[in-house]
Amino acid sequence: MARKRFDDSNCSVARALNQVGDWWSLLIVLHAMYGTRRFVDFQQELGIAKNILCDRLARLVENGVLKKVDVGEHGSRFEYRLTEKGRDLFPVVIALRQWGDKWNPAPDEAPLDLRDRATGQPIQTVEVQNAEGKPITVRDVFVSGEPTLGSKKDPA
Amino acid sequence: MARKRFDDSNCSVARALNQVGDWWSLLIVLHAMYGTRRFVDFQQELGIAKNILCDRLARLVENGVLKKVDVGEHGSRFEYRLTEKGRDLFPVVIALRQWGDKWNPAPDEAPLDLRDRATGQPIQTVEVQNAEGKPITVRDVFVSGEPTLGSKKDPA
DNA sequence: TTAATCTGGTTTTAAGATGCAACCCTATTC
DNA sequence: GAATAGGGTTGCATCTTAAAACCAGATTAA
Repeated sequence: MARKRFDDSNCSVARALNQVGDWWSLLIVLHAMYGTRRFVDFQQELGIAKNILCDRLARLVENGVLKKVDVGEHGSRFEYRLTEKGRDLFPVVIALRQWGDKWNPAPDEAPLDLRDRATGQPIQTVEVQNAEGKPITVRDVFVSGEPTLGSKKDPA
Repeated sequence: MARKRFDDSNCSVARALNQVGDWWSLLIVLHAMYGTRRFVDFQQELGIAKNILCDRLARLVENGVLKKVDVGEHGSRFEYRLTEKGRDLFPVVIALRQWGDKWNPAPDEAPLDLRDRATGQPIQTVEVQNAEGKPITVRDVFVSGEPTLGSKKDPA
């Protein structure tokens, strides 16, 4: 049988994964954030098959994560650019990168040193904060109106 | 051919996606954060096929995201609990949830109201911050030693 | 104590997804 | 006018997935 879809799931995480939760989509978004815009560049940087890239780009455009811009001075040259919705995936990508850097570091390579252009300083680790700006974990969170997260007995 | 794997990619995002980047793994982690621990509970909550769940749980255990704990008073009852590595995916999951809530809201359902246990207040939106704690976007970030992110010409 | 049930898991089967290579069409370059 | 680059589509072999059947060890029910 086919892969399941979650368009209509009542879980927003499932719906999000439906749009960017496959192997390639998030990597395409990542490279788009790096400035990649052209079909061939995505193809070469990612080492992805052309038909798959075609399909993923089309799906990302369809979902409003990318927009296809005709930059053909004469009609057949395109760029794929992030929309605001796509750019809004920034915290997701950064959080994932930091998690990867922390838990699966490259054996002989330093992690990317991302810095803020205004200050020249490295960016902070992405964290979940409470209303006062204090970092919190899974165990500190509950769903309003439901039992505490992760605490059927005792978290994890 | 099979799906590509990125174990050895020099990109930590790719390596991260290799571990939790398929359709089910992050949902399993999410439900684990909700407190789910047992095979049958995962299966019922997610509506996932048993063989796939088996495979995903095994892979998550193998990758150190979950640990399999034998709680069988007599030997054949297990729980799958988040490790610290797994719990550390919290910002990723929350960022993804917030993105989904913002851009793909459920038509007739309010998004989950997650709150901090200490203050009772809703948690903040996950964002990327610079060293001073100010929120920044893709366009504000550059890779130390490389051209500015997203600015081969002008971002997105 | 024997039967029914729960749990966690493997096997089988088919429908889908993926990767690769080959081919196409429209510019542009030489 | 031929070669090349960009952006796709098509076919095919291979791998993954979903669903359901099947299994074996514990536990509970009768």
